[in-house]
Amino acid sequence: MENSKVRRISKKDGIRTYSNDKDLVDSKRKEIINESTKVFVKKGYHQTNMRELSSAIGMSVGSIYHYVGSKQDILYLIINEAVIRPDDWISNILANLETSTSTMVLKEFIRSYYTSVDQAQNTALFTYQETKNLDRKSQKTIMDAAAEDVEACAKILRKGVEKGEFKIANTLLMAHNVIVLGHMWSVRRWYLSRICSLEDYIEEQTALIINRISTK
Amino acid sequence: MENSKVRRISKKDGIRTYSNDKDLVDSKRKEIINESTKVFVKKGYHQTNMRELSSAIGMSVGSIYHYVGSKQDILYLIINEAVIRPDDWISNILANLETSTSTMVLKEFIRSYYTSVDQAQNTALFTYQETKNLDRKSQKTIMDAAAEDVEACAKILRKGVEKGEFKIANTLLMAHNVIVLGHMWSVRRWYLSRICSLEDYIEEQTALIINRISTK
Amino acid sequence: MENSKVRRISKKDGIRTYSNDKDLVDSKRKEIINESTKVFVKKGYHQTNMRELSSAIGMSVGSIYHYVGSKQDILYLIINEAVIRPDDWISNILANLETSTSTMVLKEFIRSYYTSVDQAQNTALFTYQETKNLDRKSQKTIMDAAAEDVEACAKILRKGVEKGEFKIANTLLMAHNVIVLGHMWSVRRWYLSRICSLEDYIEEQTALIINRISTK
Amino acid sequence: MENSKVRRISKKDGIRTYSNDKDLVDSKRKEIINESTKVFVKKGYHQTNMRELSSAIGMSVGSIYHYVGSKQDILYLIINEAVIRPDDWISNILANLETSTSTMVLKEFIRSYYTSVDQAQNTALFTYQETKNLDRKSQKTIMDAAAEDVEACAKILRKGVEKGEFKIANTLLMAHNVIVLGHMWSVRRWYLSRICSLEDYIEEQTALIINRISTK
DNA sequence: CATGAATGAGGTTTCATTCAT
DNA sequence: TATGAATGAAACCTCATTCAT
Repeated sequence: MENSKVRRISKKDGIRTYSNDKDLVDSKRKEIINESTKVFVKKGYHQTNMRELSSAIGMSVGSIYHYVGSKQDILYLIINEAVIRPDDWISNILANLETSTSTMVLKEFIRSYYTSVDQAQNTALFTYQETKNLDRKSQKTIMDAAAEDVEACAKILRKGVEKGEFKIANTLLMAHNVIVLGHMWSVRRWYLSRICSLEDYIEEQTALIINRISTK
Repeated sequence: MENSKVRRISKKDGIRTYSNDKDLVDSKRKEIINESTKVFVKKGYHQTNMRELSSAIGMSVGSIYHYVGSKQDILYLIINEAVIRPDDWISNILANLETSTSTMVLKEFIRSYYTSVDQAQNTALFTYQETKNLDRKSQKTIMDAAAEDVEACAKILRKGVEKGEFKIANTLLMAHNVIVLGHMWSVRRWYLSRICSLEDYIEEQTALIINRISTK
Repeated sequence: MENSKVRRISKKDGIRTYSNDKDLVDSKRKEIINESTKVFVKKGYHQTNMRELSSAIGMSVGSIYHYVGSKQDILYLIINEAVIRPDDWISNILANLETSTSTMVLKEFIRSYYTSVDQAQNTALFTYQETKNLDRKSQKTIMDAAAEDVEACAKILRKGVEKGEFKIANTLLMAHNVIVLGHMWSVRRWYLSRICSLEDYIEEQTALIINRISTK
Repeated sequence: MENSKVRRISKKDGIRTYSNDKDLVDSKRKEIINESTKVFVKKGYHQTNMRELSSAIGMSVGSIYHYVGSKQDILYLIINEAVIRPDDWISNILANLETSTSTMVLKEFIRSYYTSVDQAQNTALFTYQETKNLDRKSQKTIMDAAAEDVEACAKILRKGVEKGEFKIANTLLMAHNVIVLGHMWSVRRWYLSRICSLEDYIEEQTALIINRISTK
């Protein structure tokens, strides 16, 4: 049932395209993802049809399908972008582990993570909501990527424990806490933004965590 | 819309029914909701069509529509049940506020809430995922009900502050923390159940919160 | 595909019934037809479902099907009743043809026919609208019955021509005129009742016809 | 209802379309209406489903819905076309009122009207049968349009009365007669075409009316 | 005989995707 | 490369009819 036409498989992410021009595909996809994110986040994936998407993007339906294999592919690209950190993000933070205290690194991690959640404009909530609309394989990819955040945080915590700065009964659980409380800023933004600023939020949650694990 | 036909509005929840026999409607709806919850949670709301639902419930499509006005109504009933606490739940817990320490009451609240999340078999996650598929009015109803949990917790926290047992910079934020960390057990069950038991989870999260707010 | 169950064919009109008690069937059918007529005329045949019909009649859906073979049968019974004149109606009028002037008989015919249209509460319009929902055979039956009215009128006209009272280019056409102008009272009642009374209407239309055909 | 999607309202008739190309919409609609009229008139509105319609039109079901908002819209377009006269039709006829005798104008009106009924191939009957399947608002629109024909005729009659050419007890009633006898050609075509030609029909009915109202 | 809950085929409508232009 | 009209499968929902009680 595979399409025997001109379609090619772009190696990078396994998403089908008509075009072979890598740069063109990338730039067009950026347009598609940017606008689709807004519409999908606002209306929901299933509530948005290709026609709406097309007019929001300012690109014909046919054109969209030149740069993307399916509607689901767009969803995948959006969620993937929301979940993937820059390649150097974690290593940069972990790099400090040797020179700085774990407490400082953790604080930096939280600030950095929560700020990125804030800037990603509700895609954290969106990811919770729409990942299920992906096929199994993509779901796995996304969940693995998301798990990396927990693992990164866990690394920091473990180092702190090693160095005696932290005392933690269940390190992984605590890492999940850090991450989930970050997502909470996106998921409950409607309520939380009435209660406190992002700055307050970061400070409070940092204190919550540090207070629990610090040996000082 | 034009023709109103013979459908009636059952006062309790505003969901249309063909039958007028309250008890029958209630019992059939229970069947519908029970089985639908399983299927929806597993496959997702949009990924499940009425035929699948019908065979999962063991009831013909037509029969389902005798007890429920639309597919969306089923979703509403499921989410509503997941979000609504028993009428006396909060008042029972708050009742202890006069006779017991706030710390004890909070511990009891957390245990009770997290346990119910655990027993609700992933409907907490489901609620995050599918509430957007309800109409505006129903979304509001659900969000209001969900907000009550936060408010209940906040009451406990405030009392503790009053009594000098707690010191909290932002009471509402802390209440959100308590609730969200409860949902986390449902949302991340796949990971967390590998890390710790519900019992451990409750203890750890209780300690996280208490440790931060206790004046002792 | 014929039903091999207990169902019988009631000889009178070929409509299936569960019951064999002729009198019971007749009296129940009268109830059914009376109430159904009101609902169908008001809402239309397709816009009315069996549930509505059942509650309007005050008889359970199951019971209705004991006395009538299908929803379409009800429609047939209604239209048939609207179209069929009493067995003696025509013969009574025609009987006068020997003793009275054709003009008098025609006047009597018009008065009688138009009055019955008026009393039949819009079933003339209803017949125009819903006969198409009957099966071919029933449609034929109804149209034949309706044609009898024209034929009856034509008889009167022909007699008048014979006797030299009338001079008519096309007798059948004139008979159609008489009948259709009768139906017009039902079809356009909404407008006409604002313009004149039934009495006025009968007089005007009688004058229209007589004036054209009278040799005097 | 909830989500408005991308559908637009074409100003002309308030019927929803997916396409914005006015000319395309118009030409496609013409196809749709032409073929649908034939099928609907033959089988009836409710007896025809969209699949049958689609194959009769020679257009996929999906395509039909690009140019029309619903099945009912098609019905509306058909009936509307059957009921609406060209903008200049009435004024052209009435224009002669000053220069010509009312008798001549009335004759011209009848000929013109009856001929158009004849050419409209049974849509007059169809209108009687299916208008009830429209929503209330559309029904009103249609009935108002239909009333204009009566009014146009009444204008002619009134002028004739003014000028002393006609003597009429109830002008509006007589106008209704003219119109309804026109429809009769469509409604009873099956019988009438066996009795006389359209030409004969027009002459006979014209004589019927004129004979009654002329003062000569 | 009376009931009304149950059935499932069939209705209308939507929408992701294709492909001729 | 860009377009958007065309497609038709599949969705939700209704309703005439049956049959166990």
